[in-house]
Amino acid sequence: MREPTFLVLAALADGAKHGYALIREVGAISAGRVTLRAGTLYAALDRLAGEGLVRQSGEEVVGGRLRRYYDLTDAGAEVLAAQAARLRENAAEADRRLLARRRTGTAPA
Amino acid sequence: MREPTFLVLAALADGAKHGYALIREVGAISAGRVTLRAGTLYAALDRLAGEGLVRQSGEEVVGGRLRRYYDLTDAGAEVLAAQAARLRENAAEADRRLLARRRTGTAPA
DNA sequence: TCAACATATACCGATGATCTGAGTATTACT
DNA sequence: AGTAATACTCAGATCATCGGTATATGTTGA
Repeated sequence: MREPTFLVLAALADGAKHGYALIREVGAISAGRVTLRAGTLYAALDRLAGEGLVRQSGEEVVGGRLRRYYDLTDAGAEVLAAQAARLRENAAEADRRLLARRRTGTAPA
Repeated sequence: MREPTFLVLAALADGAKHGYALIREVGAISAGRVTLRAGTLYAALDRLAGEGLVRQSGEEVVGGRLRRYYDLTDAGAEVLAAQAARLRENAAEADRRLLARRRTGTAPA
């Protein structure tokens, strides 16, 4: 799973959101590092819905504009948790090795 | 940056390695989750060398077989550290949101 | 006052980067 | 003869990115 997709799941983890809100939320939670494009978002939502990780959870009209909400399924929450654990492990492993590098001048082994 | 590329940098962080060793190392550091393919590896090495993150650091013949070594540049180490930090933050954010979800039944806001 | 622009919202298609799968080749050990 | 160790290539698939289209309302300056 790539970063934009991961961030979409993460953005949905604390409650249902509509597309436009997701775009803003992903920007916010990544501290501006990721600007989610509409094409990326809707393709990801389709894919994730197909995998049963996300589902549409209703529509609403606000100020004449339609809002279509999406939320995480339980399977989606599990996948997100597993993926987060994996990122944490990868990061930890990289840090461990970078430390070894610094300790030994530049390159052990 | 995707996971295989990240793991290649991580595998190089503690010292120069040759291609075949990298494939085994990436399998090991990801606890078997990632099986690096030769195509992925050599494409990644080319790309990373082009970006100045990795460089060839010599060749050696061992038991009649050539070993071509690669290692991380200082720029590569910096990029790896930055990327690791990013993964850590993304994972932390996801965990925070998953917690919020559990606290509130299934979906706040 | 009204045209112009910004903001909110949904969505599509072409392109491109990167990974995967499936190979070729060589030497040494069993 | 088969397997492990080693280097490498190429075609195809996946997914993200870029750059659109479309519509409605709110805001602003000539």
